[in-house]
Amino acid sequence: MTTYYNEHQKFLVSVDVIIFGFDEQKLKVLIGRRQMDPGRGEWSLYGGFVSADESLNQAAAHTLEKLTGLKDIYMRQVGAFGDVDRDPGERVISVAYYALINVKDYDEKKRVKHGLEWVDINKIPTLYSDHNLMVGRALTKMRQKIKTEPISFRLLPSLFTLTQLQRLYEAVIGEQVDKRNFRKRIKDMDFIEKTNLIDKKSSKRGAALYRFNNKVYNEDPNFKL
Amino acid sequence: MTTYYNEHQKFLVSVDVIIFGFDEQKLKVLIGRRQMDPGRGEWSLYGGFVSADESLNQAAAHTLEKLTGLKDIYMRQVGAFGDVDRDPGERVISVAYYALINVKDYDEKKRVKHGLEWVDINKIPTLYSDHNLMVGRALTKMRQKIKTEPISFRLLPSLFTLTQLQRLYEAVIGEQVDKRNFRKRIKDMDFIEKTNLIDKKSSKRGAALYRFNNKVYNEDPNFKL
DNA sequence: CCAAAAGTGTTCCGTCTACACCCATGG
DNA sequence: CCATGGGTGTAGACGGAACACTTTTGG
Repeated sequence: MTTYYNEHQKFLVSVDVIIFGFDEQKLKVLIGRRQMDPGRGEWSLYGGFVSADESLNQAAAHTLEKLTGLKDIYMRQVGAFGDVDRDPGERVISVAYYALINVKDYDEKKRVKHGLEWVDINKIPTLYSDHNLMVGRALTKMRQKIKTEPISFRLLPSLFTLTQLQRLYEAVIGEQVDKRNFRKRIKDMDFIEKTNLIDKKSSKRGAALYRFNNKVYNEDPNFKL
Repeated sequence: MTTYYNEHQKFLVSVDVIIFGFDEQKLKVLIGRRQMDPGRGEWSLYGGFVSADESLNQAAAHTLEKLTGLKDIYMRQVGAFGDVDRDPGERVISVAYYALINVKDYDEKKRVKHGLEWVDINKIPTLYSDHNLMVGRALTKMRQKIKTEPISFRLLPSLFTLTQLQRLYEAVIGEQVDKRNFRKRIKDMDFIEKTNLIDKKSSKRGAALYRFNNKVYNEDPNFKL
């Protein structure tokens, strides 16, 4: 292969993933103690270096898979972070991605093995490098998306109650919403289907379980919360 | 300096800038014929490699300044583009930025010297590498921003008529809006100030010139179009 | 029988939209 | 005197927000 751009500087490039999960009425992020120098022991996002044979998206997907064992995780780029001194070790340009997973799909053994914790989005400690900034940007992006695209379902089990959906939405946007108005909006979306199944765990009376029907959604992709 | 991350691959990193301008009722982008191999002669965005002593933002700002001679250009990151084969020459990871300038501030000599042309956003030819994708993403981002933040003024002279402002807005969102409704919304924003000056170029009667007052805006930053 | 969550409609108010005519002036 | 763009108000439709009570059942 010919090299055209010889004279220019090359950089380490990493991806850092902000993994969101929803649990016990709270929106959480997976973070862990950094296991290498520099910054060993500090709270940090999970990340990895990009290798020559993978695109940035692939690198992020691989990182997510390595961490969770899950494939086809919903994932979006947050942006590139490139301050000269952002990494105390050496110059590294990092591309952040956020991902949404259902906490129950995530094997606890894997979580512990990687030394990760689910931390409430409102109680995030100081993180390594510029990771707090990354989390903030990711949240902003996700908040926008969740109002116009059906990504909530990525954070919930495939069967869920309307109360669960509402609690999730409230946790993401950070404010409470009116139950009747919320359910009215849901009723207008045909791709959120009521099943015959009843969830008896959450209440004595039991709550109807709903399902997101992606096929119906694709016929008329209109989502608005 | 200690090196911590020895074993990993390094990459060329570039920035590519999507420079928007508004002229003759049209939203335009600055593109030029690529002046190096590979892809010499193809239409392309302007870009440059990132060097060791500058952040990504600085690299983008430098690229913009080199090109236009202007400082303090409004500029936002679009995102990182990192497909393995995106550049036909060698692997390059590129971070795209969009920028807004007032066409009249831009020295024509500089434009010609760099071989650049203002091209209507609706008539963009096939560009080098993934640059069409970058432009599309930049437009989407800019369209969102222009509805909630006072960035329109970056594309206009410091004194402008309401018709100019409306034409700009229409060009960006790609549809026509009602004159009276538009002006009603503008009236509600105190930071868009009417001056005593009259523009006589655009019509026989003359049109009042307005100005964006940033100080007033900062006291109550509410913008909604 | 009672605590706890599920489920359900209506009214009001503010916002958005549609719409048409007169004004001032240069040529 | 007329062509051209500048400037202005109102009424009706629509969508979002506020709001309270009944149902079911496990313990």
